Amino acid sequence: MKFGMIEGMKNNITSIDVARLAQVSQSAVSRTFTPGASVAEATRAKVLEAALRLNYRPNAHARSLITGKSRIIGLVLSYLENLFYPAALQRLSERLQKDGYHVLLFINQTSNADDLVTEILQYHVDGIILAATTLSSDLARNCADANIPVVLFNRVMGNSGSSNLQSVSSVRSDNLTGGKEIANFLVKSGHQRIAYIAGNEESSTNLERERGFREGLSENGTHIWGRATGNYEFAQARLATLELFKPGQEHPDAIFVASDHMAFSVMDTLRFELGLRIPEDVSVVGFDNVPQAEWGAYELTTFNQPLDQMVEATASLLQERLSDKEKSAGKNIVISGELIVRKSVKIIPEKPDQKVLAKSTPKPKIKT
Amino acid sequence: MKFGMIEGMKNNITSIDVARLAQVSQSAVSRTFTPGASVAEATRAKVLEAALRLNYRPNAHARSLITGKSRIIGLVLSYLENLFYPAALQRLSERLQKDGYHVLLFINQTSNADDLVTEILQYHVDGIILAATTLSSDLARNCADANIPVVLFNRVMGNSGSSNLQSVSSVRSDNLTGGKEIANFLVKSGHQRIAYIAGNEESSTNLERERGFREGLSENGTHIWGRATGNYEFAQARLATLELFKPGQEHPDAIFVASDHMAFSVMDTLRFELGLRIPEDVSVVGFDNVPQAEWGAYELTTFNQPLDQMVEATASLLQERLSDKEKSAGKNIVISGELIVRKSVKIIPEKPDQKVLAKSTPKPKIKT
DNA sequence: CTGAAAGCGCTAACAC
DNA sequence: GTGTTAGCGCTTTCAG
Repeated sequence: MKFGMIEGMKNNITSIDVARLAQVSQSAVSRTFTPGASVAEATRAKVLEAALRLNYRPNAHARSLITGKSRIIGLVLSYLENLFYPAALQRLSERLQKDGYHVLLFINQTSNADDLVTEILQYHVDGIILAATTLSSDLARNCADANIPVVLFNRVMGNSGSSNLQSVSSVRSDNLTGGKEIANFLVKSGHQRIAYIAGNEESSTNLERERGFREGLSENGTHIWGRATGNYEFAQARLATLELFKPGQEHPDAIFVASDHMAFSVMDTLRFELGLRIPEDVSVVGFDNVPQAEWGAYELTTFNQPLDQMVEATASLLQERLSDKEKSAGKNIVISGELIVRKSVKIIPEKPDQKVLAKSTPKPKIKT
Repeated sequence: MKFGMIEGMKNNITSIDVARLAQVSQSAVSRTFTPGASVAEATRAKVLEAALRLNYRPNAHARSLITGKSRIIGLVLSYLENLFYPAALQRLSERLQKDGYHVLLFINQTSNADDLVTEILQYHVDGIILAATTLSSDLARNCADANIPVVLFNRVMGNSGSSNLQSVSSVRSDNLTGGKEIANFLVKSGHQRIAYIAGNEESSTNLERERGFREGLSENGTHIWGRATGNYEFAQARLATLELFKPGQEHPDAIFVASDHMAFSVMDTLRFELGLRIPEDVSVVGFDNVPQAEWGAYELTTFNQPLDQMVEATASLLQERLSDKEKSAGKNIVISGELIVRKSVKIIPEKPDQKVLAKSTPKPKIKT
C-alpha cells in the first residue's frame, strides 16, 4: 500500500488538488500537462512534483469533453483467424500509440452495422479504421456522415451512394497488379490448367485480385480453367478444393488462392486428403504473405502485402485528416507489393525467354 | 448527405437539443437513455423520436465524467503472433461487448510498464485484463494500487510485494495437471528420452507447465532427458531444437514444447532441417490447442486450454467486481483442460496396463 | 413522473 | 507567464 493512501479508497485526485499542493492555479496544472503550452520552468517543476506526490493523472474524458478530441481511434475488424489481421492490428496499435492515440477495438462478427456505428460514435472517436474485408460499406458511410475521418484498410468502398464520402480514404496494396503478376508467373512457369479459389465474392480485395488474375491470363492468351469459392474461410477453402478435384476428372495443375489463410487449407487438403504432391502434382499460390507462408510445412509462393507501409500510410492519412480538416479528404493510397517465390510452385522450363524466372527462388530459410 | 444537414458540419447534437425538439426537459432525455430509469412511456416515445430525427447519441465521455464509470475495459497484450492471443482477444471483445463494455487495446511490445499504467489510468477504465504472459507483475500491482479491478488472463502474479492485491484476480487453465498428463502420456506410450522446450523462463505458465511435467515424469520413475529454451518465440524454438539435436549425439525421442506456437517451429525444424520424421523418429507435444494444431500439416498432440470457459470466467469475475466492490476480490480461477491426442506422438506398445492409451487417437479430420 | 439547478474534471479565453 | 471565469454534455439530487 502506497504511503498516505487508505486501502480501498479510489484514487480520484484532480487538477485542483495538485494546484492547491503546488500553490499555483488550476490553469498552471493544465498547462504543465499540455504539450506546447507556455509555463515557466519553475512553475512546471512545482506542479510536476505535486502531481507525482499525489499520483495525479489528467482525466482523459474531462479533457476530451472540452477539447472535442478524444485521442481515441476506433478500429473495426471482422475476424482474427487469418493472421494478416492480428499482424495489422499489432502494428497499427503500436504506430498510433506513438502518435498519442489509443485504439478502441470493435470485432464485428455478429452485431449489425447500425449498432456498431452507435457504439463507436458514443465515444466520439477522432477517427475510424475499417479493416473488415467483408463488412458492408454502409458502416463507412454512416461514420462519414457523422463527419469522422474514416480510413478503409485493405479494402475500398463498394458502390458509392449519395453520401458524403469526403472523409473516407483508403489504403490497400496493389491487388490488381498482384493478380496479374501471379497469372503471368504461373503461365510462364509452364502451367496449363490454372484455377482460382475466390475469397468473399463481394469484397473489394477479391474483386481486384480476380480481375488482375483474369487480365493477366488473358494477356498470355489463356483463361481461368476452373473456379470455386472459399469465402476467405479455412473450412470453405477445403470444400472449394474438393470441388475442383472431383475424382475421375482432369484436375488443375495450378491454383491461385485469394488469401494465404485459405491457401494453407488448400495445401493440407491436397496433400493429406487427396494424396497429391505440391508442387509436383499441383502448384499453389497465395496472397498476403503472412508469417506462416514462410514456414517449412508450406513454403508458400505468395504476393506480399507490405504491412509496414500500409500501416504507415494509414496513420499518416489519419494524422493529416485530423490536423487540416478541409484538405486531403478521400485519398486512396495504393501500395505496391511483390511476388515472393517459394517452393509451392513447380517451374517447368519451356521457352527460352522467361523473364519472370530471372527472379530465382530465394534460398528458403527459417526466419532467425 | 442527410436531410437537413450541411456538409462538413460536425454532428454535435446534445441532449439539450433533443429536449427542445421533444418539448421536455433535459432530464427526461437522460432518463430515456438510462436503462432502468423511470420515464412515462409517452415521454420516452417523444424523446426517442426527436433523438432519431436529430441523429443524437449520448456522449460517453460526459456520461463517464459524472457517473464515474467509463464502460471501458483496458486489455493488455504483448504480442499476437501466437494464435492463442488473437483467439482470446476476439472472444473477450465479443463477450464484453455483450455486457455493454468496450475494449481499449494496449499492445505492449516496447513501451515500459510505467508509461502503460499512466496511459491506461487516464481513461479511467473500469477494469483491466492483463493477458501478457511475459509482462512484469509491477503493472498489475500499479493498477491494483489505483483500485481498479485487474484480472490476469492465462497467468498469475509473480512474487507478491507489499501491495494491495485485493483487486487482482486471475483466470488460467490447469497448467500443472496439463504438464503432468503430458508426462504420463509420453512415458506410457513408450518414450525413453523425453525433452522439454521451455517458454519464457519467468512466466507463470512456463513455470507451472514445467513443474507439472517434472512431477509427472518423476511419478513414472524418470526425468527430463534434455532441456532448452524457446522463450515462447518461433525463431528461438528453432534454435532450441537444433541445440537438442546436435549432430553425432543421441537425441530425444519425444519433446514437450511449452506452446503450440513453438511446437510448429520445432516440427518444421525437425522435418525440413534435420530430416526427421514425426512421430516415427521423434514425438512432439504442444500446449494450448490453437486452431492450427488441428491442421493436416501438423496434427499436433496438445493440451487444450478451454478458451470459451476462460473468457466466460474472466468476464464474470470482472462483472462481479464491478457490481459489489467489497467482495469477490482476489479470486483465482483454474479451468481444467484436456489432452488432445493427434498424430504427432508415436504409440509404442510396451506393457499390458496402459490406461492412457484407452483414450484412442480420434479420427483425424479437417474441421468442417 | 418530471423539471430546475448543481457539478463531474478539465481547458480556453481573457485580462493582468 | 499567470490566474480568473465560463462552460464542454451529461446525470443526479431535490422539489414539486
